[in-house]
Amino acid sequence: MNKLLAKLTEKLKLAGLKITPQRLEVLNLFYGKMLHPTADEVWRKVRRKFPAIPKATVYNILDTFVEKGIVKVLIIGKEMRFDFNTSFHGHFVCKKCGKIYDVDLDCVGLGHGNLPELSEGHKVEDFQLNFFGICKDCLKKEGK
Amino acid sequence: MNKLLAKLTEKLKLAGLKITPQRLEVLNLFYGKMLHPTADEVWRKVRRKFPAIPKATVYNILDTFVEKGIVKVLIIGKEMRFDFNTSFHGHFVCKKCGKIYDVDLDCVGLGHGNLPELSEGHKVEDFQLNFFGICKDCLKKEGK
DNA sequence: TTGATTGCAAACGGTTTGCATGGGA
DNA sequence: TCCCATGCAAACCGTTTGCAATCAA
Repeated sequence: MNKLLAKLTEKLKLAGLKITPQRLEVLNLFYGKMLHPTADEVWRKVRRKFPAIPKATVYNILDTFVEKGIVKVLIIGKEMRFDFNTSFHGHFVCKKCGKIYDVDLDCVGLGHGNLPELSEGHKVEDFQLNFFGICKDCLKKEGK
Repeated sequence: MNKLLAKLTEKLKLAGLKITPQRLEVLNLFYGKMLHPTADEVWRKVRRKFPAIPKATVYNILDTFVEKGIVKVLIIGKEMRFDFNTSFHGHFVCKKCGKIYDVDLDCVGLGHGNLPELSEGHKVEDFQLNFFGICKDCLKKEGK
C-alpha cells in the first residue's frame, strides 16, 4: 500500500504537480482500475475521506489531470466521464446494464497506438471508439 | 425545389409525423447535407424563416427526429450535435479549424454496417468512431 | 374535433468562475 | 516566503419541463 502511494506520488511529480492529499486520494481510488467515473462519482468517493470537499475542487483536480495527460476525458451518451487508463483502447457500453468495458482494438487494426490512414487525406492523431450492444454478462443472463 | 419539399414531406409521413412548416424547414436546411450542427446552430438558421421560434421548439423537433431515426445524435468534445446522415460512417474533427468531416470506415473494416467481433465476447450492435487530427485543408495551408 | 405541435417562460443541473483562505515546496 | 491548490458561493449556459394556445389531420 505504501508502495502504491509512492508510485502515485511519483506520478504527480513527473507531471510537475504538487503533492496534495486530495490529488493522491483521487489517484488512489481510480488509478489502474478500469472504471470510468463521472465527476460526480469521483466526488462521492473522495468525500468518504474528505467529507467537506467541494465538487469544484474535484473538477479542478480532474481538469488538471486531463491537462497533464494522467487521465482522458470520455464522452459516453451525454455524460462526461474520466478514464484513468490512457493507453489506446476502445469502450463497450452495455445497453442493458449500462456497464462500460475497456476493449482491445486489434480486431479493427487500431490496437497499440496504431493509427489508420483515411482515404479522405486527413492526418489522424487520435481517435475515440465506442461500441454499444449487450455485454457478455447480460448475454449469459438472457440464456442466449 | 418543389420536388425536394415533396421528398421531405414524404420523409415525415413515413416516420408517422405530422407535416409542419417548422419541421420541413429544419429538414430543408440540413437534410442530405454533411453538416453537423448544434441545436443552437439549427435554431439560428431556422430563425431566418421563423424569427420568433423558441429554442425549445427546435429541441423538440430535433428530439422527435432522433426518436424516429431521421437524425442521429453526435457528441463531439462536449457538444451535442446532430447528424442528418444516418448511414454508417465515422467523423474526423480537425484540431486546427474545428471542422467536422464524415469519413468512410472501410479502412478499418467498419464500413456499410459491418460490425466487429470483440475478443471480450460482447455483442456489438452499434458504434461511434471519432478521429481527431489535422484536416486535409489545414495540412495544405501548413505547406506540409 | 382532437390530439399533436408550437410558443413561451421558468426551472434544472452539470460545469465553470472568482476570490479568499490555506498548505506544499 | 511564494505560489499553487483548496474551499466556498454564485454564476453560467445548454437543455428540459410545464402549460396554454394553435394547427394539422
